[in-house]
Amino acid sequence: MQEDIRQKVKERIQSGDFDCAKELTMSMFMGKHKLFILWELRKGNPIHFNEFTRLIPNVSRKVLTNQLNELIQDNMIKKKDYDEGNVKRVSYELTQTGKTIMPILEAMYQWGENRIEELKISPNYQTNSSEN
Amino acid sequence: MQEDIRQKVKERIQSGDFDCAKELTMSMFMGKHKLFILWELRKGNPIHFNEFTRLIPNVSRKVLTNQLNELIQDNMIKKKDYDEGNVKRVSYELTQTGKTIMPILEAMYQWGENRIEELKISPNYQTNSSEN
DNA sequence: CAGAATCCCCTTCGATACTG
DNA sequence: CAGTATCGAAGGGGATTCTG
Repeated sequence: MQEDIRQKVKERIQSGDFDCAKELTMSMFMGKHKLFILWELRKGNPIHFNEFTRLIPNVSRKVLTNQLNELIQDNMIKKKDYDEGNVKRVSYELTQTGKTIMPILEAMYQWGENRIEELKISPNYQTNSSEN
Repeated sequence: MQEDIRQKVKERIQSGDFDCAKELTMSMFMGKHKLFILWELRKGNPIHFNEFTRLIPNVSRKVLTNQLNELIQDNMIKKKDYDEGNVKRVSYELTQTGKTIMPILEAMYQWGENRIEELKISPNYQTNSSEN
């Protein structure tokens, strides 16, 4: 589904329909672990593939690969291959474009923190819609 | 899947795990039509159920109902029932909490617009931006 | 170490029909 | 007008296995 929106936004833009700015933005970080990945990279430090598998609880490598590849396609992060002795290593870091989206993530972080405080005070956060 | 994240965030918060602020925020507008719905409501004017079915291309009433109900559960929008002559009508509008998320949507809109301009100039989703 | 390829599951969406 | 109910289809995610 996320992929669906992401693909549709791409298609719309490529066919000249530019009326989907918010959706484009959302499709940058929509995906199971993208917010987490981008957030971890925000300080500028590159992160290795396997570091992510440790940082993110219960990611399969397939899904991680998928999320990273989509972020690369969207030009949010980039990859650096290099050799470390005999071992091939890969690290990921934000692109310039990726950095420009950080204020939005920070705003989301802040909004979420505030909302959580509100919910602590008046936890009118219904798990069920059976109430009215 | 969106629902999955949304539910999981709820559960985490309710069990005292408050370390998911960004995810909470994202779960507010993640969903096929939620961004659209919130955006249409941003000016403060209430919108009727059937108006949404006209505004949003190809929504089924089931999906629309679902999206609206989730937004209500999350306290982003609220519902007003009233009678108009003999006809029951329902309209939706932002809550106070819903209004507080608008700056993020506006930032998303702006970021998306800028990104689209970039893509018009160099229309490849991959590459460039002057590799460090 | 960093993936790619499979297979299966589960949710979510879409279409249609029915209700108060 | 504003939903509900039900069924089917599609696609993303998880676990596992294989590769350079």
